[in-house]
Amino acid sequence: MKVLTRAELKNRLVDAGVRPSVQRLAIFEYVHRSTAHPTAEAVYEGLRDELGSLSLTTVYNTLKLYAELGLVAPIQIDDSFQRFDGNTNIHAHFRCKNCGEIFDLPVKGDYNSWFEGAEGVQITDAQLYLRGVCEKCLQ
Amino acid sequence: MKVLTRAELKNRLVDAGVRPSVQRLAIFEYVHRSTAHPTAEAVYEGLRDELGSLSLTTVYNTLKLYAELGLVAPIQIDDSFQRFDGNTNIHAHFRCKNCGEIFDLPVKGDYNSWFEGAEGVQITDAQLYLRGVCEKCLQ
DNA sequence: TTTATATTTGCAATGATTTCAAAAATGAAA
DNA sequence: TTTCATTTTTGAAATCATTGCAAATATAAA
Repeated sequence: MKVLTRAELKNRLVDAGVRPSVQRLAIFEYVHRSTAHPTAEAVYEGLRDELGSLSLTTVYNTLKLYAELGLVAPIQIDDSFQRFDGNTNIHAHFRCKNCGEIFDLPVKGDYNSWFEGAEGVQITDAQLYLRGVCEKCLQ
Repeated sequence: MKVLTRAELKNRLVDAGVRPSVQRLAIFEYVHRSTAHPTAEAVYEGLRDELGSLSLTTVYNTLKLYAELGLVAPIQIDDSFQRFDGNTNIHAHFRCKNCGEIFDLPVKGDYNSWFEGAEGVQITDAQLYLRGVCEKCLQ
């Protein structure tokens, strides 16, 4: 997973037609740097000191904007709140029931072949959420 | 997909240690008969006339109970509310962006092999949500 | 029937997210 | 730079799916 510089992240925003304000760039960067699949609240908490002033509404609005533009992936793996992922490539999320950690799992092949009756459909995006016990906890 | 009789559904509840009250059996049956992956609200609307008296709270409580016991599968494919599926076998949900319909897609193989780094983990359940364009709408 | 327990009910509370209108920041034009 | 228009941010209030709770009802056991 290539780590993008701040300048590259900024370019992504500009290319998507988003004016890169201080808040927007910080939020975009935070989601990209974090491996914890943060919630809007977590992004807010993580940035409020650094930015001096930040509104939770701005975080919500901005993440929603990014999700609509495909710049971040909203993921639903907790039932009561949404998380966000800077990695928009197709991958699965695996949560260990024992330790609670969330792992990213890259997918191997073409997933049209995984399902019966999916040969003729055009799959554009997917949310794959798996639960179980991780390797470490199995021992 | 085998269609279960009311008696068979009742037995499933009893086997799971759930006393099959009128409301509980009706809710269980409704979720099983429906192909629309109904919300709690939809179950409530669909049953209130038939049952004479029914509380939305009862529907929520009962569906939550069933989800914990693995009798129904809660699915999150809309961001603001939960849907429920009587089919607890592993399968994917595919939503067509064009017509909005939700299709069930049975999975073919063992999905430990779909992901990198998933060989050593124990996957117990999964939620697979795909978006795209269905065969009909592609033409 | 009486008594204890389980279930249902309606209303209030919760909490994540959105709406909204005002304030602040930014960019363009002169 | 100054003015003006547009975009962005902000905080407080509103929304709405879901849950908590305590009273009412139904069911099972004795």
